[in-house]
Amino acid sequence: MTPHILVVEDEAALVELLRYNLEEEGFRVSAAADGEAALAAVAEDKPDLIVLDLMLPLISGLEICRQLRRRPETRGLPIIMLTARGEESDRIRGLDSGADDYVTKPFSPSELVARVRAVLRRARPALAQDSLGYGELVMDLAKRRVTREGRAIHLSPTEFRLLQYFMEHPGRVFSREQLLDAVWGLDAEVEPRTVDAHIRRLRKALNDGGKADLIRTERAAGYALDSKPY
Amino acid sequence: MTPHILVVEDEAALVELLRYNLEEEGFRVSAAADGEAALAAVAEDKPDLIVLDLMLPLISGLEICRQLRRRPETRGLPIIMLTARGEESDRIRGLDSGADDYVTKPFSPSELVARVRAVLRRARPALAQDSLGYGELVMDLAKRRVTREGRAIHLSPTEFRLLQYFMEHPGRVFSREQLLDAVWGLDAEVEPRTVDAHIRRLRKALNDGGKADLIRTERAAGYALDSKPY
DNA sequence: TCCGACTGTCATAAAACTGTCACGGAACCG
DNA sequence: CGGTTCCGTGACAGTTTTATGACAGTCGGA
Repeated sequence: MTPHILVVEDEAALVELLRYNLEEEGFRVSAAADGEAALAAVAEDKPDLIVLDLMLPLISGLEICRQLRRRPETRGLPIIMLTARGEESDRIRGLDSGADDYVTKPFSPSELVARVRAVLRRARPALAQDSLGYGELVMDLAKRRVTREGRAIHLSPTEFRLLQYFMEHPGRVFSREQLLDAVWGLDAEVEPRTVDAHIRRLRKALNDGGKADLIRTERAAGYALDSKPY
Repeated sequence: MTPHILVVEDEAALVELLRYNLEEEGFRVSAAADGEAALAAVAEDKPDLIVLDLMLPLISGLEICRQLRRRPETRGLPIIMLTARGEESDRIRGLDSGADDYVTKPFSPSELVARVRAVLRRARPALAQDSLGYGELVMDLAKRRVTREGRAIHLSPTEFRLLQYFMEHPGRVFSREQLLDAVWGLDAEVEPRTVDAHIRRLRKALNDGGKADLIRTERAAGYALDSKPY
């Protein structure tokens, strides 16, 4: 899953600069022009990291930072603060209020990207290294590749998303309907039984070579990524 | 068993719109116009999901949400919050207070219906208790798995529900009829003695390997999850 | 346009699970 | 002690659910 970055900045030109550079680096980018919009955006689609300008209309960056830190579900959300040169005291307060890093304007795009990566790596290793693991299974999100015991496994797009969802919730049982919601989307009009077919293809791909089955079927309940059936 | 949706909304026109669309989709719909009526309705006939307007007379949606979350019997009740656009901070507070999803007015009926479906399907181990324990027995609802002394035990769907019921009321004795009502459902047409068969299978699965029996038979009364007397 | 990869559906086979029964043994009663 | 009542078992057939193989339609490149 590509990391999602929210840029909170009122200067449109800067937003576009950041968007361009971050997207170039494989991040998904959304933007908000002021504090209210930022909080709304966070509630709507929680990003993996926020780039936050200190000087903002309506609500200051500091205040947003504090509000995000207060709420349990956003407490761990990494924040990189943008400060103007000379706002040293502000900078300190920024770190004080819970930002993970700060960048002083003017900055080079590559510097920001590097810091974004660094902070992400620190905060969300799974996202930064773009990989998920379950036992001998490794999924590299960036390269979109899956290996088992080091051996590459080819998966179709749907199989990949399905496995990714399982790997994000290892061991948990999901009904066909839940999987349809999560993997196919809320508005998909597909027979629940179709999930069976993809489970079968996924199993076949994963277990190729007579390896142990990694997917547990729970009768009348659904499927789970699970090494030992019983 | 058609799911029962409670719509809490003071605007009559909107209530009718929702009622029409939800009933069209096969849901049973009841409505309450304010917070007090909502809480009364929940107490009277617990719905499977609540669509809750944030702005309500008397008691706000937020407050209702909190109150429902406080009570054990309604803690796991799914709630979809309706917020007006621009009530962004309220929206955030809504999620904060424990809503499962929110929809911003104006919304399309089909969007709401899709979200209702999705939320209903989504397991909610985060709020509902997701694991039960009795001695060395552990039941993980999300993973749908039972272990005894760490060793996984495979149970059929009925055995699982039966054990779950016992684990929710440890030590208590239930008659066959009570178990049929609770585990098979009120409208099940099954011989009471059938319970015996499942008790036997459950015992066999749990005690596999010569472990002590965890189910006590109370002659002429029923069964209980309990270590043997003496 | 042709081809290969990928999807969604079916029909059918294969498992897993259920509900009942009959029988035998255990518990309880006087 | 009998006589009853109640529970534990093993077997079994019917049902439900899942696995499988096949197939046609789509889509996006070569």
